[in-house]
Amino acid sequence: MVTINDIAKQAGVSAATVSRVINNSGYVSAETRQIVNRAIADLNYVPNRHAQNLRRGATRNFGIITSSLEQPVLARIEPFMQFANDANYTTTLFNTYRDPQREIEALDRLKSKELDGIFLIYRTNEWSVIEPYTQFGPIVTLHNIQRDDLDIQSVFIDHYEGYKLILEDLWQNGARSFINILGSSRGANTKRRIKAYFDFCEEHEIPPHDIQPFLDITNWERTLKAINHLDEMTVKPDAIITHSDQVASFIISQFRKRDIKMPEEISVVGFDNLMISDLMNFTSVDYSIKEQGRNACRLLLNELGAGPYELMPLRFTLIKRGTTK
Amino acid sequence: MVTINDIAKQAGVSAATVSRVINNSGYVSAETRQIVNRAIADLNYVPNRHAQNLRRGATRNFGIITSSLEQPVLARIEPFMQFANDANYTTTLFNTYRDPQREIEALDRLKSKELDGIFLIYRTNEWSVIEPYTQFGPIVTLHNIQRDDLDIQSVFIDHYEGYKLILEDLWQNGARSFINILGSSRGANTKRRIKAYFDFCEEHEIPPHDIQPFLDITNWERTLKAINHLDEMTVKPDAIITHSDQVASFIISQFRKRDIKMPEEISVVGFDNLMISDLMNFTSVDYSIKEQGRNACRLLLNELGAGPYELMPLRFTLIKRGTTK
DNA sequence: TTGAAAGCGCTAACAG
DNA sequence: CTGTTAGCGCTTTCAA
Repeated sequence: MVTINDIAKQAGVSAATVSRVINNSGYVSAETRQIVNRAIADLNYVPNRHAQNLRRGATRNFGIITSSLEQPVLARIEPFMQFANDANYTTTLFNTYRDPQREIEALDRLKSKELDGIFLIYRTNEWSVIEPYTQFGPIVTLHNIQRDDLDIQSVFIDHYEGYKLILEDLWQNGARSFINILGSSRGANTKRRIKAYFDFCEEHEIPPHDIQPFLDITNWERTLKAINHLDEMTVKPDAIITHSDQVASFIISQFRKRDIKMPEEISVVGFDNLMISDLMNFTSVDYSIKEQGRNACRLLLNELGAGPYELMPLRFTLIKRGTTK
Repeated sequence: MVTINDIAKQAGVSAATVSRVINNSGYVSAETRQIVNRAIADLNYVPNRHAQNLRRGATRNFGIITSSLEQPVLARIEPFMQFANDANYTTTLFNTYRDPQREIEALDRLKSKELDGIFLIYRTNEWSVIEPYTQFGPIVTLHNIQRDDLDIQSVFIDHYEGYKLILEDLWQNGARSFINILGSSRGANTKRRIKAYFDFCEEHEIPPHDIQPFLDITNWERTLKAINHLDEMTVKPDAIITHSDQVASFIISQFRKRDIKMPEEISVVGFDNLMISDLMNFTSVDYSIKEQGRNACRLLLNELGAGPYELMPLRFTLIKRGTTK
């Protein structure tokens, strides 16, 4: 392996000088610089990153922790990575598969200096477990951080407004009965969506439907169950509002196979405005999901003093397509 | 920061002993081990990974190099990561955005010992640039490596057979004229698909169509152009065969918006059998794309002497859905 | 079974 | 402008 000393010897200078050339730091005469650079090129030298990291105590490497790599997750990872890359940071991905131990191991890398910061997309451990890690580096999350004693920043966006947007538009176009397909009952987003729905019902003086059978619809199996519930209903709703494009795409795909006409027989709305909503031509809500990924990176960078990067505001926009009137 | 010396002091032993405990190497009395472990727990110690890496000269970290993060790429990354994870390797993602310099920087990390191996999904540089890096660690690619002087392994799968599968099935079901939507004209897959098509035409004594207008259909813009070409054709083909589910999904989405009936008016076939083909209900070819990702990881692991892991064979299967007869 | 000591490759005072 | 030197935190002989 070619080391800095080999270069020093070859160039007839000290290792310190070579280091200065590599890092563009301190004074080096143009002449010496040239000689050193030639030696580096001749010997095809690349500095050992571990030695650098050990010395510097930093890595220029971010970790992304998630419990799955599904579309909505990837929709944030991609822009995050690009932004990080532009700021000269690499990105290491940790998929915990909901295993708390794996999450701990990833968090430990913040402590062991292997990561300079973490974008915690979906957590598995309790906040009390995660929180202590903030002393070793910044952590940014997608979750709603209610407790302000936590030193964790968030790019959480309150879905209340976006959900209202959908409901009002459906109402305007004649829908009077609704079914909400909801995500994790523990999640803040779900709570806010339920609130939006209940508020909406109160305003328009309609009775809300039973939430229970349509709660925790987080995978395909459960989506199927929710569809079964729908089938068993004697009076069909005018519209189905889902919590994600993933769930919406699945429902719509089922409906199309059964030749259920949308929006004539029923309206269906997604959430996230991912590519799939365009391809499958269904209505969805956009909230700059990519900008959210970038904001996460901006926050991390700011915490590390690399900024200041200004956060971009996330706005809700209803993107109307073929599954609503 | 808590170091190994802090633990040593706390436990009343030497750093060497602590190291032995951490790494389960050499002889340590049960008693000493216990004392050390308690100290580690008390002080909440995690070894500095850079120091370890510097000493060991290895990282247990793989790099994935790609030029984009689109679906077919992710379909391989996910299983690769999972397999790597199970073998106790992490994964750092490098998206080059087709910038050769970025690719070099990622490759350099093999040299700088930051990566133990690389899964090169899409390359941007010439092989002559990439090849020298193999001396620093194993590289596995998706590309077809024709030159056997290259020390690069590949999980390339020849699409010839899969393409034939499609053509024959379409023929069986009455299709007599075809349009092939092809990918990068430089890629081996494209060449093999063209060959399959030409061979097929010869066998069935039909004239092949002009390939040119349907070559290099690698993004949405070009897909649109290809569709325009189709529109201008006076005699429509019976079937369209695409090189990917991405392109197929786009074409099908356009056709559906225009109310073109599939398969009655025209058949459309994708390739890769990604989720989208199921959701949008179109015929596609499966070749265990996930297993391909895993195989890439197996090859890497084998090269590093961590195996032997047996490679899983990839088989073509035509998955018939609603866009073909 | 344990400790002392050297050194992985690099950077940053400090001195000149 | 350049070199000397110390040491980042860890592992691994070697010796005891």
